[in-house]
Amino acid sequence: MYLNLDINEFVNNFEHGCTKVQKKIFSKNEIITSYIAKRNQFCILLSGNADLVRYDLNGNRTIVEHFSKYDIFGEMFYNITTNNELLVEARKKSEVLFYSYNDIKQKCKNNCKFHQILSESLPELILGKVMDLNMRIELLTKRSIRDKLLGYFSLVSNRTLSKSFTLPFPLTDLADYLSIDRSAMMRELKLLKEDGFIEKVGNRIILLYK
Amino acid sequence: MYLNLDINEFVNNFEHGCTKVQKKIFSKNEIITSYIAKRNQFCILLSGNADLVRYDLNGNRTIVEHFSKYDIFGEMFYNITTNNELLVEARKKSEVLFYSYNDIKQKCKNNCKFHQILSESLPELILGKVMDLNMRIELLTKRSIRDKLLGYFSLVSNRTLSKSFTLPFPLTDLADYLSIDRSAMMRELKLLKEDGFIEKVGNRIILLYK
DNA sequence: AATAATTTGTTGCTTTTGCAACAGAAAAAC
DNA sequence: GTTTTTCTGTTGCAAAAGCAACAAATTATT
Repeated sequence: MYLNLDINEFVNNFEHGCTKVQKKIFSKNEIITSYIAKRNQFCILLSGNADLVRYDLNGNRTIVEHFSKYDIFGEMFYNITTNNELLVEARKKSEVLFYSYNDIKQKCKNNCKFHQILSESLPELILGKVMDLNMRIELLTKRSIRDKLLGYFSLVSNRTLSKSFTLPFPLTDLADYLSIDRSAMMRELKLLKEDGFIEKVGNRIILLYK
Repeated sequence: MYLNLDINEFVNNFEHGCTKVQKKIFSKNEIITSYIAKRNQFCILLSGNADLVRYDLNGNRTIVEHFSKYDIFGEMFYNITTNNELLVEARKKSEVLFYSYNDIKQKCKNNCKFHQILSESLPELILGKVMDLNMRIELLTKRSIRDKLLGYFSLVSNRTLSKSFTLPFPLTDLADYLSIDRSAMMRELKLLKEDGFIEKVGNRIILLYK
């Protein structure tokens, strides 16, 4: 959650706002957007969940990012190389605001409140994104499945301020997020249980180490 | 290279600039900085090369980022969890400017040109960082050593606008950058040659595919 | 409430990757 | 210009991860 502006006021007043901002609602599994060069779309997820996914030639799916309330995403964060398609898919019913980065950068001519507020908080928003991406890189550079899992768990544990939590997405998706094979991950989860690192009931994890 | 301001003027006038900016010179293998929470350091590499590295408990070294001229780095981009130490090490003689992010964000009281210019271009600087990090994530999520190598090569190829290039760092470092074992990487490089994907003479690579 | 679809959990087998150790080449230091 | 250090290149073996296939459990759909 990056937005430290008053998001409620922001959204409540949306109806009277700038016509250059669009709000759309997506149902589960709908494609919210596909990244296309030069369009420079910038989006805010107002509710629901969504994933930025990439499919490679071997049929592997990678969840590049997982978004929840008030996360930001869009082409403006990518140097798009046509090599591989990037899609944002809704995991459940989701509301999304669509901007053009150009309107934020060079002050939208309508001079509306929305673009103004956003323009002011943009550096902080992007900085939050950088921090998230750096955490993601830390996870991905771990050398073993075990270390990736433990790294991810401690991340969720820090975020929820608890040693016991439900995973924010299915295990199938977790494997695609950590960029590992699902069955190998399941095997490692079993070993983590046997070795006394975690308890696990379905998608609920309890960390047993300090 | 993120800075699209006039870096020469910027640096030439440095001597008469704000006392809150420090310029330091490091020789090969010196530690430029170690990331420490709350200090919020922000750095610009003016010349030379440097790596952001992390050492894990198994003795693995990971090159988290590789910096060259005008790249930016510093604690301000990290949510520092004391888990693992992050060091920036000079690969060759390097000049570095040190700022405090707070001086940039809340306008340095000296009201100096340096902080002003930087403050204005900060969103774009950070956005460039985000793009770099996203490319890095794309590399790290590749499932095999072969795909990581090919992905990295095409990245360098795009940057140098040529199918033939010298790697910007030793192969030992490339392995630590891709987060893979060096000998396994060497084996895969041999296979890539045998399979006709690349030619390789020492650290010079020629891509043979379109 | 019944059926369909998705997700979890498991396993045998194969392939890939990592580890360790060392020789030769190249680069840096003296 | 010689010595020392770092880097490249190679290999056999061990360990880890991927693949394929399927049953059981759970969750959606109608």
